[in-house]
Amino acid sequence: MTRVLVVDDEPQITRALVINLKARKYDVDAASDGATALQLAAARHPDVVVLDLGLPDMDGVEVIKGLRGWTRVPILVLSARHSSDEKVEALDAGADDYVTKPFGMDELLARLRAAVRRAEPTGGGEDDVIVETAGFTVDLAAKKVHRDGRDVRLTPTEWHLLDVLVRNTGRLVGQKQLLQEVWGPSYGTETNYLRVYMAQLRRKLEVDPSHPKHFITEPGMGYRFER
Amino acid sequence: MTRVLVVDDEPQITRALVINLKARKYDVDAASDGATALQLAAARHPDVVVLDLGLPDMDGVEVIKGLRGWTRVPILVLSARHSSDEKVEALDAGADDYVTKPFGMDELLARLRAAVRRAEPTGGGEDDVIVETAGFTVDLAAKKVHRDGRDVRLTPTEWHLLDVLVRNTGRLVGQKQLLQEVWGPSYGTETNYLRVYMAQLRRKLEVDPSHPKHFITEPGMGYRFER
DNA sequence: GACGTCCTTGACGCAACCCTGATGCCCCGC
DNA sequence: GCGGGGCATCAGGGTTGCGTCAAGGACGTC
Repeated sequence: MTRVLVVDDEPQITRALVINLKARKYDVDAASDGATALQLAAARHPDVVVLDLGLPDMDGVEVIKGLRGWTRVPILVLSARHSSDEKVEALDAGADDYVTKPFGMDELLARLRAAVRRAEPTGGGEDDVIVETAGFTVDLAAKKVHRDGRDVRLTPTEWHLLDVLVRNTGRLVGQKQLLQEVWGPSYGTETNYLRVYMAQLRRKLEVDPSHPKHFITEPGMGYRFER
Repeated sequence: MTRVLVVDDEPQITRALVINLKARKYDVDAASDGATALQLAAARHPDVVVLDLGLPDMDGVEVIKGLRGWTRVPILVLSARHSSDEKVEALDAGADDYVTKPFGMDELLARLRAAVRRAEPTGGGEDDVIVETAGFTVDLAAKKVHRDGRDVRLTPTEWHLLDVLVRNTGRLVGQKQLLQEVWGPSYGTETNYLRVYMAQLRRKLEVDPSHPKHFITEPGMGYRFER
């Protein structure tokens, strides 16, 4: 199900959006200020963000920048301001679309669909979602790990971590990047999380967890997944 | 250079767009009807398409569908029609954005930039900068060094040093600059650090560490990396 | 309300890394 | 020939970072 984060300080607009979105089977979160928006985005990882620029606590453009610091989630800006400069500023800060109030709900939903569609994995279908190693098989799309003819159960956090590492197979992923992608942008120094969860992944996937062949530590820098 | 395909049957609009785009260093193709547009898109593979819906030979939505049959190139629709239905139809056919005439050139360009930015290779892309020498291979992005068919492990400080040197391949890098870039701005005279770490890099990477071919000392000045 | 799962947090031993000082070499100037 | 400065190399010690284990707490389920 597609998850939408709605950010607006006018209750009636939020209400209208939430009702319409839920009726169309979207999974909806709502925030009424920038801080909550950033927090929710980090916690819930929405597939698209609908953002009103006129927020009580911070400039909408700052919210855009805050999001763009760590995610490429589509951002659809909603604003009462028609000026060209406002639009340019928001778009160049990283917004994907800009709709002026008052807006037609049909149009907004169409633009939302367009934004979500764009962000979908490449339609070519040529990328291998399945990664095989000597010891186990990872299917990123199906969220399944197979080992010794059995499915391995992973917790959400373990999945998230594995996902980031596998998508960067062979490359070093910095500890800060890992923390931010898995735990959210406000993390970056809690390397003990990484230690604990890397240990769990190794215990579940490595043949000899204390001598890992696939989940490799680069001391002081980060971790690397090797097939 | 980014290539734009402009499709519009009104010469003055096409002209204005082409001039503005070329002034901003875009590579521009132009078509005045749908058939030419589809043909040019196939031949030139533009990075983004600006498409007027009111074409003489075919419905604009048909052009969108024709493009979407084989490419995900961003399509920015331009139209004189303000009706909500038109917008929804175009967006759902596969357009990425919809701008109504008359439009501000600044806004259009900003939306164009946003569309192009979105289409850029995803973070998980495989665009790695690899530097090769006679004895070893350095992949700066993946933080990998390959030598004699084996991966060489480097410590963070060694990496940092190698990074600065490789980025200045062939150029002399002063001792002070090296110290400040690797150890921080408050350093500048601790040349013994450099000696120790250059020795380690040579030991790990040079065929004959005591007669370096790639990490060259310039006495009294600094060091130089040669491929 | 009891249970289980998952995330967080702290403590401990151990290994890796960074800094430092000592020694010897080479090149250059005196 | 002699002395000195800059460089290469090596080895030791302090510090940091990592792996591991275990306990506490939040959350959802039955």
